[in-house]
Amino acid sequence: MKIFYICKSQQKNMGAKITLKKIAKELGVSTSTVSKALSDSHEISVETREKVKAFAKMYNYKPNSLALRLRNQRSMVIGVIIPEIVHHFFSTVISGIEHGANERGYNVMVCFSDESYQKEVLNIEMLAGGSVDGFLVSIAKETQELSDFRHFEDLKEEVPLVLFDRVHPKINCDKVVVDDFGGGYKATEYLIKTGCKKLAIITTPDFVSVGLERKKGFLKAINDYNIAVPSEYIIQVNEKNDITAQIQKVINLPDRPDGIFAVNEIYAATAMKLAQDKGIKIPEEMSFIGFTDGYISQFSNPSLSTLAQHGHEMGEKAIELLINRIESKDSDFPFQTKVIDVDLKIRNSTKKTF
Amino acid sequence: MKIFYICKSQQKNMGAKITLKKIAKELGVSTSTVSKALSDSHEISVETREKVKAFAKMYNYKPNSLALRLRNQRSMVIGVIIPEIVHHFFSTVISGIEHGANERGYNVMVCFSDESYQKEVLNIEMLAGGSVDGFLVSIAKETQELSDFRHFEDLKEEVPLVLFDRVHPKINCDKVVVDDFGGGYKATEYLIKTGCKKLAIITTPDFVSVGLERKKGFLKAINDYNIAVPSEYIIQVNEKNDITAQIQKVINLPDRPDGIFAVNEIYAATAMKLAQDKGIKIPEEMSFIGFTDGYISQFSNPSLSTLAQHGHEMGEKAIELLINRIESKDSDFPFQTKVIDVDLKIRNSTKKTF
DNA sequence: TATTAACACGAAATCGTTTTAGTGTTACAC
DNA sequence: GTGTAACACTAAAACGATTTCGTGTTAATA
Repeated sequence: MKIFYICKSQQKNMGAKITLKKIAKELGVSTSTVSKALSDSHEISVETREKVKAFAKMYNYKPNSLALRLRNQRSMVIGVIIPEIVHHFFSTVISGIEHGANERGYNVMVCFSDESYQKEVLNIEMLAGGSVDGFLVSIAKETQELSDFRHFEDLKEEVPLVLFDRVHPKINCDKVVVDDFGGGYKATEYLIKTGCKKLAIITTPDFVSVGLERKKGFLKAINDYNIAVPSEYIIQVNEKNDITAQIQKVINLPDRPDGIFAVNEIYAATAMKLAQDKGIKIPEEMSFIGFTDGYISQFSNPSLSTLAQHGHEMGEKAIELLINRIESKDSDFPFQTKVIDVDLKIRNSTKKTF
Repeated sequence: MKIFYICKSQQKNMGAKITLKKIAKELGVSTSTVSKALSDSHEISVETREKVKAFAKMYNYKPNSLALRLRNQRSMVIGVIIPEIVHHFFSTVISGIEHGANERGYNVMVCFSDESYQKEVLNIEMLAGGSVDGFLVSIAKETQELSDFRHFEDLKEEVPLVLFDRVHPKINCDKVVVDDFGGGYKATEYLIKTGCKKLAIITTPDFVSVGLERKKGFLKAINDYNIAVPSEYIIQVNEKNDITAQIQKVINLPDRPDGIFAVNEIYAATAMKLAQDKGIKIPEEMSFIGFTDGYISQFSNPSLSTLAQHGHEMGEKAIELLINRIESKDSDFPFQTKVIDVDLKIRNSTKKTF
């Protein structure tokens, strides 16, 4: 018997993958017997069970997951669509998603919309045909600009959807967002309390949900502390054009600000470099606070004060909501929106004393 | 007829997904007819074809991709395993892979080994059971340290494998690597030519393939130009301990180097900050060159000279090799190793004049 | 000796497709 | 009137698993 196995096993590289059917044939039993034996069913005699298991192990049998999924009507795969991957924050979110998914036995399939509406729709269509049990999406900028969310509506009828970071009130589903408003407020308040009088903001156009919220937080603080902000202190960067040129304007202003809140790392670091190039002393003459605690903030010089976003936590929260939704029998419990706190991380681009 | 459709279509949210079988039942034809009608087979009358297609569209029918894959014995999915995602270089590679894959109709499934041997094996097992048509892997550090590659050997019998960036000569398969040796040489040569006399290197332990190659390049240049490098100028960072403390040693040396080549951005930026803290003038008193042209290099101050790695290109090359391997009938054409060039990008952490 | 329970296994349905090999009807030519 | 070609469609197998429902054999019990 042993020899027989070894003999056969030498052929394993030749043919295609080993299946239940092939094992059954070789052993002269039915596929049902093999299946049951492998799952240690008491329906099958111990003798047969051992024989089958030994054989399966020898051939390195692994059940075909496609067949399994088809039968179980479950793919155990989560589709994730993010705007871009070369981005510290999204990387951390993905890492959280992957971690949480694996913990509950799911796999993750990542696609990128490249901020394009077209690619977002395409990706969803590609993954929707039974490939995934649920979607985790952060909306592309173009989609936000177009404000066309039909693809999400269609999707929701088939499979659960959780939106994270870039969300929209029109879409009714579970959501996980960063406390963008609170972050904007905290940053601005800190600048004010450390003595900045002339506050500027470098943000995105209003259709970018997170940019808008951060700006609102800024504006609220400005208002609460009775500070006037001239319109030229509010820069809304259009990424289709030269970013540096747009940011430079506020730095070059004759009556320039002494505190700048930027809604992301890149804007903050770019602005700070521009200021340094003009010989402006940081933080004494100009303070900076960014958003996202990535490598740019850590390694810029001076290191950037910023709002840490806890992307990993956001990913874990999002996948938790999604899997709960997938696995719940009565799927009509109300949708919820989780807000992830942000931490103000003070480094050297801001003053320390109040 | 029209009314009938509308009537039914209102129920579509209720039941599960629409399938060929259901369409067939509703229309009173066989599933084969529906299948053929949808693929515009001339076996089916124009009348029936139109009817089926209209119905399918109304119900927003999408073929179940699991069933398709099972039948076609192809998943059209590529499994990618990288050591970590929160990493600029790997992000760019992923983006290249995704781009190339989509172009040829494949999807990408990304998993992370977190530099752990265990997780690498687990991920491969998870994806190997028919889920993916091929693997793209960058080896985890722990796996390199353990030098245990049986999981890859087993894998290769079932499905093609392409290794990228972190490779190993023991594994016989297609590979794509960066010209790490050449990069190390170029960097060192540049430092020498701009007047540095005392050259140090901050690198990884030798089991990290890319670190070793970069060090070899450094050593070759040192040798070619007849420069002596004392052993305390060669720092091999053990990431299990405090990185900063290890790097600090070479900066604090009484007879300190005037040119430092670091094998990644983080080491370079960390070293540079440490030097700045000591009041050392950069690049006049100490020059720095890193590896990987990420955000850290761009936004550090002074901005870091570095070797740009072209991760996107590497990803595209890797996926191309893999898909060619998957789609070729005679799969025994010889394995190849592609080397991606690196570009020395001079910024402000090095001297300009020769 | 007849009945029944336990045991060990197999047949067939199922998941959603595609594809090959029929099948029945009509129409036309001889 | 018969043979056959075209037409329009269906049945069934296949992909690889699981699971429900049988079924045949043996052994124990009445």
